[in-house]
Amino acid sequence: MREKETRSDPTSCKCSVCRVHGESDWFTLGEKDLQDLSRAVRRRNWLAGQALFRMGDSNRGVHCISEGLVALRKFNPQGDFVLLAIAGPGDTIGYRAYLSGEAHHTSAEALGPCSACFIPRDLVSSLLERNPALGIRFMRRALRDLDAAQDNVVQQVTLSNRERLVHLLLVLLQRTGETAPDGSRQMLLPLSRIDMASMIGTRHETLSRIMGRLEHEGLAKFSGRHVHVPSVRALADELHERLDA
Amino acid sequence: MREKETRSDPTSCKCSVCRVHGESDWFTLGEKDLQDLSRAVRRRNWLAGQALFRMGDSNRGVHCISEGLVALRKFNPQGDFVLLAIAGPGDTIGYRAYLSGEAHHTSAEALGPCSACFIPRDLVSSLLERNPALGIRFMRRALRDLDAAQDNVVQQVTLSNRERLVHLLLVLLQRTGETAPDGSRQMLLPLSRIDMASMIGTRHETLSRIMGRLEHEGLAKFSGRHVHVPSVRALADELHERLDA
DNA sequence: CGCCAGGTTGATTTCGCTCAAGCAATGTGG
DNA sequence: CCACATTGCTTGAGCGAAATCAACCTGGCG
Repeated sequence: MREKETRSDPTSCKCSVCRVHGESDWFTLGEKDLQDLSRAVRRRNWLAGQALFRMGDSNRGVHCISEGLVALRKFNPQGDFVLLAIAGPGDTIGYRAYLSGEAHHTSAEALGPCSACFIPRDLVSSLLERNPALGIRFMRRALRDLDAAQDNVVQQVTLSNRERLVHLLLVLLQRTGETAPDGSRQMLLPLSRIDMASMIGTRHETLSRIMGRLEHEGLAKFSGRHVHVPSVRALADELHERLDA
Repeated sequence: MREKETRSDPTSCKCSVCRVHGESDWFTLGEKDLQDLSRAVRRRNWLAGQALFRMGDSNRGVHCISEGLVALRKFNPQGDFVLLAIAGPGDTIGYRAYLSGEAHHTSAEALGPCSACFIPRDLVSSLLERNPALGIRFMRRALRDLDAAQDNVVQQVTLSNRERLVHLLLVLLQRTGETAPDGSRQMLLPLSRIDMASMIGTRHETLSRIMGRLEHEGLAKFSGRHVHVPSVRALADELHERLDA
């Protein structure tokens, strides 16, 4: 029956041959631990809008995303939310609540169809015991996230809505954009206008107007979720020196 | 000469009897390590405005603050800055650049006369090797800071300037306020208006006006850096349920 | 004494929020 | 298959909050 699990259970898979293995936090594990991981891990699929976990849930383990994008959101009591980060293939999420032992402070929601492997607390603990390098990976992730969050604060304070939108577009272009033969770049936005607005800290109406203005100025063309940027350079010039990154 | 250092050098001291020892990250160390620490540590004093380290400096160790307050700031290329956090006695700062191995991403500047002990990289490394608990402390500090930074983003996005000022006042009151016999509270602000404005993400002129309004409404009285709050309850009601904390 | 940084106050303008309507795409139940 | 709700997005009008520019005050400090 163990055989059945490792070989034919569709929710199981070999981590060592996972497509995200190379970029994930888990590739530092030894042969033996990887086998343990493969055996205990449960892969699941989510549809757009479904939650991997919610703010306030107690932590029961971490997720390693294999496909699709996941939004990390924080809500306030009124139900307003801010989209704090977008996690993708290879990213481990829920590590923070795992490490701190507290309830989740953010909600993780699939932005589109996606799949991820769930690694239960106990297994993470035993893997961490035997693999200090895994702990280092988590720590570096926390440090990077901290840095990103602080940069975010600085941007909120020092940049205009328009500048923040331009910045967001540049970041997304770098992550998911494709270069056309003529050097222009295009992409399919992984986010609704509402989510984009919540990332840059404005209302979706305002976002819509800014997009209209950018389009009018020829800096970008928006059609539904499709974006075409004739010149990344010109777009980047919009925040001339206003960023450290 | 070693004796001279440990016994009479005014820059040296015994960590085990340090006034912040109980609340610092270092109290988990064993007897032997504490002695090593006491011997290698160098205490220094700074005046208001002087920097313990600056953004871009390479990391040479960490500081454990023994007295006074230190502002952690982030600058953009124009020289605008945001005050991200205020560290006080017992707090270890510079740990992030130490752990990530990168240059400092923030500047640390004394808000008033203060003193702190400098612990060189190499010593931190050897202490960490022998004391996993110290690493855990650093990690928890990173997780707390991450949480604070994300909450900060949420506040920037969902709260008005006035609400953010009220929140800042409440936090400062809790940290440094004194209760009068009649239940009212007062404190001496550790920050200039400019710094406060940069914390809540607005201009100092606007801050001044909001303060004027709060005073006019009887919620608080400002005189220089002195603040008097007749009813913390009334002040807190200003952000009725708008916060999770 | 004059200078200067930090703070307040005023006048003006800009930006972005709110409310509101309209529209396209998608889904749902009869 | 149609009537109808729903959701996501755009657009408009009006308003309010806050940025900007500028003058002025105040308390140190050389």
